[in-house]
Amino acid sequence: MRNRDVFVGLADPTRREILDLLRAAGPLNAGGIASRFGAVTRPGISRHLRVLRECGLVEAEGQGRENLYRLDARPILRARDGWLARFGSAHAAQLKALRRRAER
Amino acid sequence: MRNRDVFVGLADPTRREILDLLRAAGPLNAGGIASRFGAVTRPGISRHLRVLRECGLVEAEGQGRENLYRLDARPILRARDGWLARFGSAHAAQLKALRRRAER
DNA sequence: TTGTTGCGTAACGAATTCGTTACGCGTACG
DNA sequence: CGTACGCGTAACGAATTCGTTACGCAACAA
Repeated sequence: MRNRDVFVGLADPTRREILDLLRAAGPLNAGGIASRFGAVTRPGISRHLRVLRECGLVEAEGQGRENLYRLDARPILRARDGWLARFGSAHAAQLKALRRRAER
Repeated sequence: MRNRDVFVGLADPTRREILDLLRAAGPLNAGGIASRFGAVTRPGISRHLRVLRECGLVEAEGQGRENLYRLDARPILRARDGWLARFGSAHAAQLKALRRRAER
């Protein structure tokens, strides 16, 4: 299974909707997820689920012929506290510089 | 100018590197940015800068024939405090559920 | 004015993405 | 056993992405 970047997983609006759904409704099987999407067919959702698996954002727990998908938010948290966090202080520094310039 | 999603802007590693560079080194002109990338030519960087502009992650301040690019971290902060923030508590809830299950 | 420099973009190719329909495999159920 | 169901995936098309090289325009320099 290919290993994908978290940000790639988040770049598609349908995938973000899937993550939102799993967060709000808890674990669901593939068909249950697909039935909530009018604009995308079930195989399309299945492909999105595969990408999400490759990003580690979702974990498939197959039991019998059904396949329960569970959200794993840890990659999101790692991104937030890792790469994204650097830009919080960057923005603060930028504001401070602007304020300093305004005072002159 | 097309309007693009922040997550699309962040999905490419070269673009993240550009943002990192602007954050660390302050505003730079296009050539100055491109000269730090061995693997991508200047027109390639120019296209990435366009995408970043379309995401609002970068602002071009043209003066004379040079073009200064400045980081704008606000879309990143909006993403962090908006869509991404929902998954912080999602993870906490998930942990709580796991702990509750472990107690039984 | 003439040359040079910095930058954007058109044009093109290869690869990837996102959606579809068609199919097959394994599980549950009558 | 035979049938129906749930799911993944192959195969394909259209659109997009990411990189290149070639070119052109405006600004500065000589």
